[in-house]
Amino acid sequence: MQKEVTIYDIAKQLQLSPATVSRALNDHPAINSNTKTIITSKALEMGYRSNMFASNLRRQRTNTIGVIVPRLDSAFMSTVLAGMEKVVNESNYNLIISQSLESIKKEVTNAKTMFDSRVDGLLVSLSSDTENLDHFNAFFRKGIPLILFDRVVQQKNCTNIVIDNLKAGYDATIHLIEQGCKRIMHVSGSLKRNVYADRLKGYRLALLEHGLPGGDELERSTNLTRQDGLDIAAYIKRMPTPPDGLFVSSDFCAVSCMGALKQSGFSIPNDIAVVGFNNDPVSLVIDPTLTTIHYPGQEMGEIAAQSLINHLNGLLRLSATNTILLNYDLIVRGSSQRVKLA
Amino acid sequence: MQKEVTIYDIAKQLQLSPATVSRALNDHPAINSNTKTIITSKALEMGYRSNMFASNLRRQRTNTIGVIVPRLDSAFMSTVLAGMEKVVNESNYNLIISQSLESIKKEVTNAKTMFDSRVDGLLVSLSSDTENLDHFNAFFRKGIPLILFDRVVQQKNCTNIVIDNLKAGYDATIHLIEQGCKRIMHVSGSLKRNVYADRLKGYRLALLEHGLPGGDELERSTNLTRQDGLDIAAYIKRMPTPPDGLFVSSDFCAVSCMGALKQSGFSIPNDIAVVGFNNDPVSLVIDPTLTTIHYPGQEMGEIAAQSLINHLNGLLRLSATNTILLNYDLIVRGSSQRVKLA
DNA sequence: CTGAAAGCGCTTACAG
DNA sequence: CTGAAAGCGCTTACAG
Repeated sequence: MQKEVTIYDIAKQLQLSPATVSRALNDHPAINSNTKTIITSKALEMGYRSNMFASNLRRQRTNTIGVIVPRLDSAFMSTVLAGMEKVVNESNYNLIISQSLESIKKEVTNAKTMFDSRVDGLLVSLSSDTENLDHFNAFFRKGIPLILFDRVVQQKNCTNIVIDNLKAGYDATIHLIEQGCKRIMHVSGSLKRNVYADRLKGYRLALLEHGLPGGDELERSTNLTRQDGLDIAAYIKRMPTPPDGLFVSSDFCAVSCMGALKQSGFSIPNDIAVVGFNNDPVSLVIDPTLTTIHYPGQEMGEIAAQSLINHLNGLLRLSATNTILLNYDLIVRGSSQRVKLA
Repeated sequence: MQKEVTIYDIAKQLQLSPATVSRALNDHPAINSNTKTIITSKALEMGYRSNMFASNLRRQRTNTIGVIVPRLDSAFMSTVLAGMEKVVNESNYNLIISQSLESIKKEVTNAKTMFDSRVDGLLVSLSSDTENLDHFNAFFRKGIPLILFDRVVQQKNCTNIVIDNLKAGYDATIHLIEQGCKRIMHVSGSLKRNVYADRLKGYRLALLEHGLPGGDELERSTNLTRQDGLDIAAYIKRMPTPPDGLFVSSDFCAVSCMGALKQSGFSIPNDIAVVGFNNDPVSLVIDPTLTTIHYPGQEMGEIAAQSLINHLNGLLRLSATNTILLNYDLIVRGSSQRVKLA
């Protein structure tokens, strides 16, 4: 365990003061550029690495950003985190990542851990259980910025980064209507979460505009698990008049439901046309491939992290009512395509 | 932005020295237990939280553990990380997580970032590209412990936590043989990685023991992507004598391959029986459901983190040749079950 | 453009 | 069982 090189060691070797070395290493404008060159090359030669802890202690900030997500095991979240890592590394920040596993209890614990780690800022996507942001009050009180992404809640002090889920739900439903569906069912997740509540609203709006039937019988709120997909298929089978269109707020659940529907003798897309959400790789594995809504995870991660860092560096004032909307695409595949192209 | 409470503030209020407060808060044995009670309750009352940076600076350790994984977007990795988080939180450590996205280049960058963050120890599962552990030399030189899990490489200084992949590959193949398969194909991943190389060896051993045909035509090394699954299906279709059994080292790839095989008219399991690996949720979504090898991610994560922390706390000497083997299970499902139960 | 000095908030060897 | 004092490695207001 060799001894660490400090700025004092560099200073001694170069007959300079530690203050000058510190400034040079931080690219302070007042330092002679020649001196800078000498110092940085000496630092490199001696294998110097800055002691973050001393620096953080002195500066009273940590250069660390906390991330809390519901789960890590989706392709979407993985690309979001890749985007965040990219930005954060370039900006000399660090990332602490934790998952709430869709439980408010774990989210509260995670928030506490993040607080005790004194993160400079927080990037959060809410668990399906979460009712409010009370567990982040300690952050608000200290003025630590919080950015919500994807699963958000409107609140002053919080920037939100989302897609227009209402419009996306509307578009998905309109697509089914265009394929000739007259009786469209929607399977959503926890309606506490904007992503599911808004998609449901979009679905309702589209039905309303086209005078199509809706209501309780055609709206199911679930946890979007595999089992929920099977249950929905069983439910559909029992219906006196089954739907001819199905919009599910998650690809994984949609795929499991499709499997069960096929086994029950439904033909897809002709008996029931199906649209999912998220463009998960699983959407390409099923036969027919699943129509879905795609939105850019990498970009969402980059924008969230960059906004937070800009705010921390004073380059951007996160205003109270700031919402950043990203684009999405409807990707039409076999599960919904009845109208053949010319 | 209210001022932070320090041990000096507590000391002043209680007419004690900061040294005593520090010791009490760290549960030092020399401190009167009555004094401890007074101090801890005062600390709580005043909203004290320890300043990690001052403490780390003084102690010369960070209480931070780094994790580098190939990808975050698998159910398996998500549970591994949940296990690590659990142990780490209980032990008052912090976790820094990063993904290499299967690229040695990114893995090198991640290692450097971890080194500069002065992690006390490292938990790593290697990217498919990685040739050796040279990029961890800085850690070895400083005596920073490194534990490899799942995707490992034999090297002194490194504890490995794995399942017996050779035996698992053997078991998977034997299962196919027991179902009557006479011509079994194996699709593996990068043979630089133990997990894939060992499963291949197990497959070969099983064939050898039963005098079944093997060789180049029946062994494919791929990246185990969806596209690879489709390519394998196309390859099988073109074979003069297609296999009647298929063992794929990844559920996701197996499922995509099954889909394409079914479309080409193969009946599963009767024409081709299929076994995957990892017990990914996707294995339950396909029809028929996929036979697979399950192994415990949560436990692997917990053991990896606990071993590292025990080592750091001097409770366990990680010996040079330490390998910890976990159990696994063969889960038989429809994709391979030809022999009906009585 | 460079330096001397104080201080960030802890921990711990030494002393009593 | 408790305290005084030094020091971990930086940064920065102040001075020149």
